[in-house]
Amino acid sequence: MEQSSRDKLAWVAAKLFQQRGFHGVGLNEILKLTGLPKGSLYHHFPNGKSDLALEAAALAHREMTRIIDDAFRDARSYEDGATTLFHKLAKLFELMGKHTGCPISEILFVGPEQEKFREKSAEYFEAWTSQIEAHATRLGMSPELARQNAERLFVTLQGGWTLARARQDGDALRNLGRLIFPG
Amino acid sequence: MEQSSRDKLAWVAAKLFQQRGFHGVGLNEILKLTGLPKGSLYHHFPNGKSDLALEAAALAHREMTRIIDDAFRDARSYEDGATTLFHKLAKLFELMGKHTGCPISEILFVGPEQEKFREKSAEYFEAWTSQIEAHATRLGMSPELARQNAERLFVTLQGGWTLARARQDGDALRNLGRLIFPG
DNA sequence: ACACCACTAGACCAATCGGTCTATACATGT
DNA sequence: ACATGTATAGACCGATTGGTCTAGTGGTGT
Repeated sequence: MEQSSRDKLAWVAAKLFQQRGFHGVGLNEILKLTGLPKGSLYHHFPNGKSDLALEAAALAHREMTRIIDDAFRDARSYEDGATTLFHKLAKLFELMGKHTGCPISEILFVGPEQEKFREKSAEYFEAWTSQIEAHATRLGMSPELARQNAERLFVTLQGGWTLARARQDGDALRNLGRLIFPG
Repeated sequence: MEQSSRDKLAWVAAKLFQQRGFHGVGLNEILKLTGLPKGSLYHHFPNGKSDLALEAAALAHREMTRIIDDAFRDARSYEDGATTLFHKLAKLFELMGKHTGCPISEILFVGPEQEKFREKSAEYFEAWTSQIEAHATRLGMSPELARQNAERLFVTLQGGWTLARARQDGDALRNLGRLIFPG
């Protein structure tokens, strides 16, 4: 079964937004890459670019959620899961061409005007953190330590991603384990 | 003494870029805020928006360098200096309206096309890291530990900044000390 | 056959984009 | 007084922006 026009638009938009941000991508470019006319876009996303961006962010969020679960599902320890996650994201980063930032930040940080966007970003980030927290407790960590480690993992991930992007080197993400788990 | 037109342009541009990114700010908006005509902009920055962005980034870089030095200069320990830095940046973040991201990322991550921008970002990030590293060794830390801690501080800072922006809460930056220095 | 609906198709729009251009103001040196 | 160079001033340009609108297409139910 072929991917629906709606999905195609959201995927292409997500990829482009991650490279140049919300303001850096024009609708025409998205349409050219998908091969769809403008009418289709405004049929599936009546509010235009904003709707499309929100859907692209939701898409990226779901994918990230899946990746986190994949990394921790078969982990024998929290440290093991976190390291796997770093490697998975490094791989993804390289696969995307080493020019992408955190999907959520790039799509949803558009400025002080769009509060709804910013709220969504906070919601997604919190979801990731508590998801990691849940895995940590499941793996035997105490509740307070789990929360703290989850937040630490999140900020490390964000910062590492930025560093990887600047350096054009996925190893900045891969080596985060050594940074966060000394010894 | 009044600020020169060139500096005024760069400062206003830096502030706006940090909120909405390079692509999210038009020249007209910068000109309106500075009160200068377009002729002045292209007189001081012959290559237009790119020149302006590079100067804005250089400005932000110098300021960050100064803040890091201020935080560590009178620190009695590395941990003390890092904590002070977190607090200073939290203050700055709140002063700027809680909507700004890392100046370098926001200004210089414009997409795969502008390699020069990306290279500059890597250069600035490396400068910050080795600056922190130098402070760490000065405060008695071993060379390997100094490098590792400097990188850890950098990624934590980046991630914390992103989190603070999403949450609209400078405390995400202020509390990074507790996250990175457990116990 | 016909109506209905989801979707495609793209012409068209005002507004804004970054950038170029010419004209002018003003200070300084001679 | 005059020339020179720096900087201001803003009209103007083609291209592109996000968005609207009308027309048509194709499948489904009756």
